[in-house]
Amino acid sequence: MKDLFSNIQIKVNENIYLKNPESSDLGKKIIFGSIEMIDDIGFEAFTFRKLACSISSTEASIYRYFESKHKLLLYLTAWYWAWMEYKLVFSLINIISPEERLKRAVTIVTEPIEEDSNFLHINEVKLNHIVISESSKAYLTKEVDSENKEGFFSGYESMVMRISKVIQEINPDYPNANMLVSTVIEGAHHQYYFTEHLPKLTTISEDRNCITNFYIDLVFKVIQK
Amino acid sequence: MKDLFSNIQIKVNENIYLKNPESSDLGKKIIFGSIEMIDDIGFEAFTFRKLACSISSTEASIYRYFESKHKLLLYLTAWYWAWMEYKLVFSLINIISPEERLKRAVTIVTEPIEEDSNFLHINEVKLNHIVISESSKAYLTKEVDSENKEGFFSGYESMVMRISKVIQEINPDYPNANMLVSTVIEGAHHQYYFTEHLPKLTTISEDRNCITNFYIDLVFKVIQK
DNA sequence: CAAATATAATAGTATTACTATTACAAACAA
DNA sequence: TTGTTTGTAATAGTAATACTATTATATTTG
Repeated sequence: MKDLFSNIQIKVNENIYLKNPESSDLGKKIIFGSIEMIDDIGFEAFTFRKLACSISSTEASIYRYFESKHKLLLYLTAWYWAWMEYKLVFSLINIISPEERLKRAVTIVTEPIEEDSNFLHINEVKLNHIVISESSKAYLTKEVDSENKEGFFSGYESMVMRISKVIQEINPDYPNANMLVSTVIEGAHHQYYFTEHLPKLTTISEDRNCITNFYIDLVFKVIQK
Repeated sequence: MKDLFSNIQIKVNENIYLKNPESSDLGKKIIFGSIEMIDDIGFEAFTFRKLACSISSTEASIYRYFESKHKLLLYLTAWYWAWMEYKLVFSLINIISPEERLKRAVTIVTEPIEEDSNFLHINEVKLNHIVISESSKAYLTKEVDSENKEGFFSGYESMVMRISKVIQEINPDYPNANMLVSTVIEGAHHQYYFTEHLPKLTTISEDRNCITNFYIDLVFKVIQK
């Protein structure tokens, strides 16, 4: 995924932001700086005041782009899932074997992330860290139903549905594809977090791909007829 | 699980609280009231001031029991996992067949919760709701490592390890038991949440036990030799 | 019954998320 | 040029929240 496109843009639901951060230098600095800072000090300690200070701007200027830090988190996760979907689509192009397609799909959502040089103002490795540690706070709220209605989580949903379809290419009778896919995605995120912070809750291995291998094995065993 | 014991107490790590809430009437009212309120308005909107008001006490009095609302959340989840472990132990007693033991273990951590009349000041159904919607906020913080050192998450850990051992009774060579168990526990919680709020991320069914059945099927398929 | 202690209430402070208003600057038209 | 519009950013707040210092009141104990 190196220098494939110089003019591609990841599209995010327009109702998440007040002004598109991709549309100005300040906007890109807000995204870049917030990823650095949230990854560094965590979402609770992160404030617009601190962010403004770190990018040499002001609190009010940031509020021109996002109406709250919650919306900024929604933006980051929405961007992440849109980016993942674009990676998935390209990884499956021209691959005919359904088994190979499923293997690639599971790999995309469970393997360690590498940087994508097409988006210079976004550090995908740190963003992946944030998605693992903070993104569940974006939907574990009392506003989830109304925000879901506005389509703020549709990137995640469409990712799940795409992979479910690949499962159905192999076994059209398997009834719980969606449940299986979201179990795998959330599960992989948890395993990475547990490996670093709560090792007794996972299996520790030297193998860099051990989490991906675990979920590939799991998925193929579970959907077999 | 009805009136089995009138004199049993669930033990929680003493460093989580300043004063044991089980030791006084006010303490029990704090637990009862906080479960009602967090389930009702969510952890973000929940404050000690509102809680004090609802149980006719004061903010400062609650701070005698818990040094922060975060610690109160840790207490609730620690209590929940200690209670789950006691349910697991009783469910497995005298059961010899390893397959039946595993089936029961997975059922305990994935089935819908019913009230336990042994603990009158705790509504286990609402507490389960809180664990599903809020408990990940207890460990997705920058303090996770130091709090883990103090053993605040040991109830969850020991639950995972107990079930892993049951898996090893069936297949001692299966290498990823811990990873599988935490995938199942977290997965089931997510599926219940998705069913209610983000239905496109799961499989909707009329069957009340569909989530439990999915994970029992999954576990047995995955650990087969 | 007095001293010691446990418990609870009052009245704060510091910080945070968020906003109302004003200031500035570039772009364009008359 | 001048005046108007529009995009952008800065100042200076407010309301609410998490948390605390201090005082008051019960309860227990010697």
